[in-house]
Amino acid sequence: MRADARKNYNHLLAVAREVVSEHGADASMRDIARRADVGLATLLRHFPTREALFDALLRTNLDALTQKAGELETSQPPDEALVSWFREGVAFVHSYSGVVALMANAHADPDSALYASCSAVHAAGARLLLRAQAEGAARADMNGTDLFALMSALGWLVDQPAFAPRADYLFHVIAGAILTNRSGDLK
Amino acid sequence: MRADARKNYNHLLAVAREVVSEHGADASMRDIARRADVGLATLLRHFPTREALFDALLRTNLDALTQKAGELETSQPPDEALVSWFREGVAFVHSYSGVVALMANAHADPDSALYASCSAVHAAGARLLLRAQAEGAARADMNGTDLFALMSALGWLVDQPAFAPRADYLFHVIAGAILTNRSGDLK
DNA sequence: ACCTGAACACCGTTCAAGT
DNA sequence: ACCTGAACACCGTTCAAGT
Repeated sequence: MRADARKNYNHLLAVAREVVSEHGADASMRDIARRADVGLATLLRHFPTREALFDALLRTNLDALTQKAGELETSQPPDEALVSWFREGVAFVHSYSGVVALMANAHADPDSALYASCSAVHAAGARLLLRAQAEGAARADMNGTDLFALMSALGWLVDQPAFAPRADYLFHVIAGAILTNRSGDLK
Repeated sequence: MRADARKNYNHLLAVAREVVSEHGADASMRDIARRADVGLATLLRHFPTREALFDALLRTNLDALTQKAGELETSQPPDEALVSWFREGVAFVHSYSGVVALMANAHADPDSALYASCSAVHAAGARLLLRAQAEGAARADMNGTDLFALMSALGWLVDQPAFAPRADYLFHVIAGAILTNRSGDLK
């Protein structure tokens, strides 16, 4: 990549992060370009779709989430590891409002620029779930997609102003539904 | 209302129902007007906002859902009544794709045209929940908003192509989390 | 009373023209 | 190689003008 292009790329990403944190995942692409003092076409040149932009924007966070699963797997008992990771997943989704719809979409579309990152997160969660199931700590009939779905649903819930105040409680309820012992309030 | 206006109103509503069933809740207002052979301004005259249109569009269904709660209350035991109604709520939301976001929004905004209908549904559910709780059939720490939130979350889940195939199972899990006995598979 | 075309300020896509 | 203005086909809002 040419030096000027590289500079544009980084600058656009920084500005995008800023605009998205203000306006959520459906921020205007034009607005991002405008704030970056760059033509809209230039933004689209670097990130041909909204999903491509978010792939670049979220890759660090998603990778961290994936890696976190591995760490928890070796440092904590199965049930606690699963619930802790689940909580982090919800918190992440919550940190970029509206991003959960993008991820849920990507999960079903292998052509999406976000597909790879989402799949990695999905797989990391599935591993933790499997580990918990092996010890009888989590429902045996649940699969990795279900876990991802419930995490997404909670992420969606906390994005709704009407439900956000009950986010912690609803997390507790759903975490309890995943675990076999139903307590859900470890940690 | 003048006769021609009344005719327009009914026609617009019929066309809107059609377009929304094809394109979901974020269908283009212009498209609806176009298909109804009417100026966009005329559509906006009858329904000044998208929510006003959906209020008219959904009122029948929402009222039915509210009424259904009363019927179940007298015809079925508390736990079955609650789960059956919850299932109907999810099914309704599922029947108009994207409408769940509109309802969740309305739930937090008393000025929304959809607020009244949503509140009625909310209250009807809360009654069923309370009745189940009185018999110890449902979690005691849950409130009406939580029930509405979980119903919405499930409605959102089934709207996502990635998760729709697991809708029945996820319903089962969440219904089980609401009930105290955790079976969730009555009926 | 009710309807409507038109102007407006947006959006993302596409591409020919510039450096 | 990379950038960009401009044309395009959309969107919902608003309002003056028409019947």
